[in-house]
Amino acid sequence: MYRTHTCGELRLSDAGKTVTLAGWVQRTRKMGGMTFVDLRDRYGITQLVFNEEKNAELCEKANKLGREYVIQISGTVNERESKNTKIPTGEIEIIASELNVLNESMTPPFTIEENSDGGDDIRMKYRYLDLRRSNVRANIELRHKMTMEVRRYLDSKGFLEIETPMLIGSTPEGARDFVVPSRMNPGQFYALPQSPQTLKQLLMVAGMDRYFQIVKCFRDEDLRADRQPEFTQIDCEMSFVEQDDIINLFEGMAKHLFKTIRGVELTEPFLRMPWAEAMKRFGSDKPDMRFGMEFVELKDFFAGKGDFAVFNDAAYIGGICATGCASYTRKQLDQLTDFVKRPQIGAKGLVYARVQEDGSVKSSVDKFYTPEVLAGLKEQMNAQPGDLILILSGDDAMKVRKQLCELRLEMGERLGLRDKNKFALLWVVDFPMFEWSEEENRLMAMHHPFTHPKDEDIPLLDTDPAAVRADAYDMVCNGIEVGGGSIRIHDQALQAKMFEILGFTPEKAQEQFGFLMNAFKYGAPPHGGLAYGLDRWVSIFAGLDSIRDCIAFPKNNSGRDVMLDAPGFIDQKQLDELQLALNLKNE
RNA sequence: GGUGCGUUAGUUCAGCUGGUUAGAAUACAUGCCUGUCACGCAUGGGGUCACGGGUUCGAGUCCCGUACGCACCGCCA
Repeated sequence: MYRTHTCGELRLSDAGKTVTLAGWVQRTRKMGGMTFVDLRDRYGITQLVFNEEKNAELCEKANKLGREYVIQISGTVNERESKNTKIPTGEIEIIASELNVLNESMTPPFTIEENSDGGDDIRMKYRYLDLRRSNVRANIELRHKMTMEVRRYLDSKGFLEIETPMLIGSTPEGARDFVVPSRMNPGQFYALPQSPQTLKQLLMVAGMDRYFQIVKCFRDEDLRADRQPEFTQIDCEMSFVEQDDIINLFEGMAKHLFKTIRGVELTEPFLRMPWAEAMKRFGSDKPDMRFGMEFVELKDFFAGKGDFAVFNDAAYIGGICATGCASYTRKQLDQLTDFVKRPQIGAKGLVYARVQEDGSVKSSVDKFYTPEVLAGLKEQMNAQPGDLILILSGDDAMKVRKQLCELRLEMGERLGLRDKNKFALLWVVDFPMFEWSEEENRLMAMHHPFTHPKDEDIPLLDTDPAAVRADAYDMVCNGIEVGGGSIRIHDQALQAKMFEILGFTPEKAQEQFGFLMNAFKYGAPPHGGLAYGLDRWVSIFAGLDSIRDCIAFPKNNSGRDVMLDAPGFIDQKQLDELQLALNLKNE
C-alpha cells in the first residue's frame, strides 16, 4: 500500500496515528539539525519533520531531496509546536520514521506554486507540471463538478446521454471543417463535427425525445482567448417543445449550476430581450447587463438645431452617459478618441460633453450649438452634474452601434462596473433568420439553416427574407454568449425552401443534407434544442480571462499543442497509404 | 489575410538619448543555522540579448525582414 492518507486530510484529531503518505516534494527547509519538507498531492500539503538528533541517517536522506521528487513517507502524526493557520493541515506534522524515494525529478522550469513565475508559453510546454499548481488544478476540479451537476440535472429531467460519431461528413456551410482522410476510401475525407447538430435532430426523428451529450466540437478557425479549435459543448435537444419549454428548462439548468457551483441563488426569471432591442439599446447581440449606460438615440434631437455637418449628415447619432466622468482631462478624452478611432473599432471621431457642477454643459461642439441646445442634450441624456456624455455618429447605424458598444464596454471597464463576482444573465431572442454576406453576396443563416422561422414571419420568406425573424435564442452572461439554440425545422418542404433561399440548388441541398430531409419524410416530431459552451461557463465561474485555463491540454494562439508539438508532418509511408500528396505553397 | 504589443540568465523582468566587463529578483549549487512554513545568512555558477540583414567608429538599444508568443479585427452557419 502506497499510502494510508492523502496530503490534505490529516487533522489534529489524528495525532498519534501512524500513517504513510505519498506525494511530491513542494519545498524543503533546512534548519541545521532539523529539516522540514512540504509534501504535496492534489488534496493539499502536509509538513514532514526530520530531526538529526533522533534519526541522523533519515535526516541526511531528507536533505538530499529536491523539488518535485516523488516520495513515500511513514511516520507519526504530531501536534505542531507552532501552527500554520494558512493551510488546513497546519495544526499537525508527520514525524518521519521511514523515507522512500519513489522517483527523482529534474528541477522544474518554473515554480509549482499558485503564483508561478512561469509565462504562458513555458507553462503550456510543461502543462503536466502546470496542472500540479493548485489554482490550475482547481479549475479542472471545477470543470468536473460542473459536468457532474449537468448530468445530475438533465438525468433528473429524463434526458438520455447519447454519443454521436466524431467521424462524419463535411458540410461547407458555416465554419471550416477539420478533415480526416479515409484510407479505405482513397481520396475521401471525414470531417470532425462542428457540432452534432444534424445528428441530434436525427435522434429526435428516432424518438429519443430528450437527448444530451457533453461533447467535443471542432472548428478550424482562428483562435481567441475564448475560442479553441476543439471545445466542449453541453449539447441538448428535445421533441414536442416550444421555445418557452426549452428556455424554461435550460434557465433552470443555469440556475441549478449557479446554486451548486457558486452558491448563488437566482430567483427571478431571466430577462428576455429581442435581438433588435439589444442592438438598439446596447449595440450588441450579447449585451453586458452588469451595468446600464444605455444608448440614447440623438438623430431626431439634433435635427435642424445647428450647423455641425458631421451630425447633420449622419444617419445615426448615439450617445452614452458616463457617470462622474466630467472630470476627465483633455488627455483622457484624447485617449478615448484614439480608442474609438482604432482600426478594430473604426469610428471617425468622438464628441463629448461635460456636465459641470453648476449644471452648464461644456462640449467639443460648443461652437455649433447654442447653450440651450446643449442643455436640451443634457435632458435628453438624463445626465447629472459631473457626468460625461460621449457621442458617436455615422452613416451606417449598425456600425456606429457596434462602435458605441465598444466604447460603452471600455467605460464600464474604466468605471469598474464589470465585476467578475456579479452575474447578469439574459436571453436574447427573436434573432434575424438571415444576414447578408458581402463576401458570398448572398443571404447566410445567422444561426444555422435548420432554424425555424417565427410562424408569423413565414409569409415574408417569399417577399422580404431579410426581415424574417427566427425562433432562435442565446443565453448571455456578463456580455458573453454562454449558449444558444433554436426551434428546428421539422418539415421537409420548409427545410427545402430554406436551402433555396440560402442559394443551394435542389441537387446541392440533396447532396449535402439529403439524409436529413429524407429523415423528415418519416415522421419527424417538432423539436428544438440548445447548446451551452462548457469552457465558457467554467471560465465565468472561475473568473478566468481565457478558456485555456480550464482546459487540461489547450492549444496556443496558432492552434498548436506546444507540449505535443502538434500538428506535425506525417511519414511518406502514411501519405502513400492514404494516396495523398502534399502541394505546399512556400517550400 | 490584417493591426498592435512583445522576445535579454532555468524563470519573471529592468536595461534611459547608441558608448568600458549586460543587471535585479527568484530558481539552482555549496556552506552555516534545531521550530521553519515565501525561513534566514554567506558564497558561487549561470547570457549566441530570438534569427538574418542594414545604419554607425561603435548596436541589447535605431531601421528592414523572418520566426515565435499574446491580444484584437476579419473569420467563428
